[in-house]
Amino acid sequence: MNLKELASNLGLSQTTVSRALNGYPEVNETTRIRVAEAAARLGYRANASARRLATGRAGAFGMVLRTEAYGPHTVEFLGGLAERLFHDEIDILVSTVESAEDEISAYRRAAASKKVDAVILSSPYPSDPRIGILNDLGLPYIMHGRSEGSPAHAWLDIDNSGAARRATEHLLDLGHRRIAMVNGPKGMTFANHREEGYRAALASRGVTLSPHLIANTMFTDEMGYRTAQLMFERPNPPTAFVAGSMMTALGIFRAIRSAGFELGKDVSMIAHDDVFPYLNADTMVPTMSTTRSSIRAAGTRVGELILQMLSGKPAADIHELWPVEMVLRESTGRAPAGTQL
Amino acid sequence: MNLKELASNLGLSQTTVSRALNGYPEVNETTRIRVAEAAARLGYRANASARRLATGRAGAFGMVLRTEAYGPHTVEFLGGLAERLFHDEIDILVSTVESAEDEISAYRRAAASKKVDAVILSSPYPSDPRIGILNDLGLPYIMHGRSEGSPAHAWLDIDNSGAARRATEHLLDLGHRRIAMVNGPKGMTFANHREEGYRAALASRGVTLSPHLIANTMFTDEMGYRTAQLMFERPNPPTAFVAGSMMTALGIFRAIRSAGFELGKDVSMIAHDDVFPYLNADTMVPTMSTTRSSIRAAGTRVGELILQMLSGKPAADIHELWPVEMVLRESTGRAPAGTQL
DNA sequence: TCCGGATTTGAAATCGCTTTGGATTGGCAA
DNA sequence: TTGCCAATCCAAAGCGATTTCAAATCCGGA
Repeated sequence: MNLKELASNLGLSQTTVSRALNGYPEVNETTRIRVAEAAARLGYRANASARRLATGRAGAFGMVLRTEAYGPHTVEFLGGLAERLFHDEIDILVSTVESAEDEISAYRRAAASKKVDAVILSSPYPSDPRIGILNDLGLPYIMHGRSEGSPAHAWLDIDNSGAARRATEHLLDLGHRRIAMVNGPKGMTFANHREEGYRAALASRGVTLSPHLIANTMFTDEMGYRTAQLMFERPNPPTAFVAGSMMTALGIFRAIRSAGFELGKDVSMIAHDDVFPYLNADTMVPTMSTTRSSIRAAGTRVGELILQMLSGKPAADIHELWPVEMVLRESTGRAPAGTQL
Repeated sequence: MNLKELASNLGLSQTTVSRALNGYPEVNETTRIRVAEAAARLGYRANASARRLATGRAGAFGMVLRTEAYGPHTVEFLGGLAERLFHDEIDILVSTVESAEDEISAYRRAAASKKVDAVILSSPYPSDPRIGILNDLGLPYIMHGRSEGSPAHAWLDIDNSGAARRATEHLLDLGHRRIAMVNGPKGMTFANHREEGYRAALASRGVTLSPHLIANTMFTDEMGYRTAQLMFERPNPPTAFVAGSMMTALGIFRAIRSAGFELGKDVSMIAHDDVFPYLNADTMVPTMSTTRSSIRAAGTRVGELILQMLSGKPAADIHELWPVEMVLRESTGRAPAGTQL
């Protein structure tokens, strides 16, 4: 069933049917209803390719996943994004690449073949080459996270610096002085921000920073374990951890136990929680204190923002910084006596 | 830069340029090279919508994610799939829906608007309504998992029954008699298969099955915890667990510790591992015995199989059942004395 | 009754590609 | 020289929508 058939079926021209279906004003209300009814009855839907060709809009957004950088948070984000875009009948097109170069050539391809109207970037670096290239290509984009060293761009980010700062300050308030920061990969914007927040908190209390208490790792259970284990083996081990992710936290938790400590008593921890339905900080034992921000909600909002951008809002005006809430639970307790320097 | 411009730039017809670029034989090798070179130099890429309209092929596969059913394994699968499809320049189109009805209407839309050439189904039920509908729609599909009660369909599945059976038998060999099975949601094909395998193993050893040692839950850390905790509170608690997923296993592990037991000594566990890069059974403490099968590899293979199907291989011939390897580590040990009935 | 503007409808061009159905050329055997 | 077959290339017809430009119809006011 295509437009032509539908039109002849109704005894109308393709023009009128198309207009009726797309809500143009210059069509009689009764014919509009007649058309809509026939379309529904016959199961007509416009051919997506034809429409795209005619309108010049792809009706799809792209997202390129770098194999080494995606994880459980990716699908949460995607889920939120898709949820928002579903009603507008906009598709999400995902591809995966191995390297940064492949990612860029994926954008080039997408732009040249007009497969997508916009792309969503994630895992930004302070000076991110993708921005310049996408600007050159004229392919609209929005960044989940932000890239401070780069020219103006649309972004949505959470307040990583503030989150790390609050978490660290809280641990300081509890008397901890040797607080480890198990951060994400070195060089990524969000990791920098978290380190800034961490440093700022220590500095504000006059606590000197021990470089060996800062680690940069992938957000995996395993790396969390190894990192914490190494720290426990050194002199002056930490009495508290600020963990970059729940995965990391699980690993650190294991290391804490392996070292014979009890979480929430001997050693404290606050982890950042992206809010996964299958990993609940509230039901762990002990329950986990977190800084939390729903990555799914971020996906939904990013969808909204891109739509705004495509309907004219300047990218330079699209900056959204989400506050991060801190939820204190059992994994944080007073520093054990004698460890406070 | 479109085909017309490129052609006039080269002093050739669109026909010839198109053929040269698409590898048709009736074009002189020297002109083919000339065309390819010019296309590369000018950055020409065929407009995807136009090509799709002309060829009738969408160049994309669809995957609908049900919000309640996706999780960390989803993105792994997607990653593997995308990797295979990248080279063939086939896009993956993901959408999320809330309910089974929405999922079906998503297929209807996709079929009517010809957005995708095929779809990938996941989380099948023994008698899955999607199959009949997709057959009616004439939209090719392949199932990750399978649907035994349904008509012939293309699928790739892992040997869940065999995996559960081997895991259970191994625990029996170690002397365990009260073995709990913490399975996936009731009614799903894979969960049925696992229960079959579990029952078969018990039956083959003449061990009577205790219904309260079988649980059906979502694959979350939390549910694993709660389920195991409940089991420990009842009389005759299990001395071993067969866990449906690594997430579940983490929760069960916590419950084991909370109950004052030691994993691998007082209580054993074998978990099913979909192989996540960020959750490594080999580096847990204690290391986790698993039945494992890479879900990423399954994604890659499913991509391959769909391509075969679209190039003519009958769906009814596409059945692939992957064996599951069992990896024994420290979480499984002999049943403690006195528990063996 | 007739006119002018608003309201509805339609014919045809357009989007950028693929592909059908010829044309044109060159080489070689008759 | 002629004829025929390959090897190349091209003009034009789709693909199925949207959209421009124009025509038809309806209506109230003069």
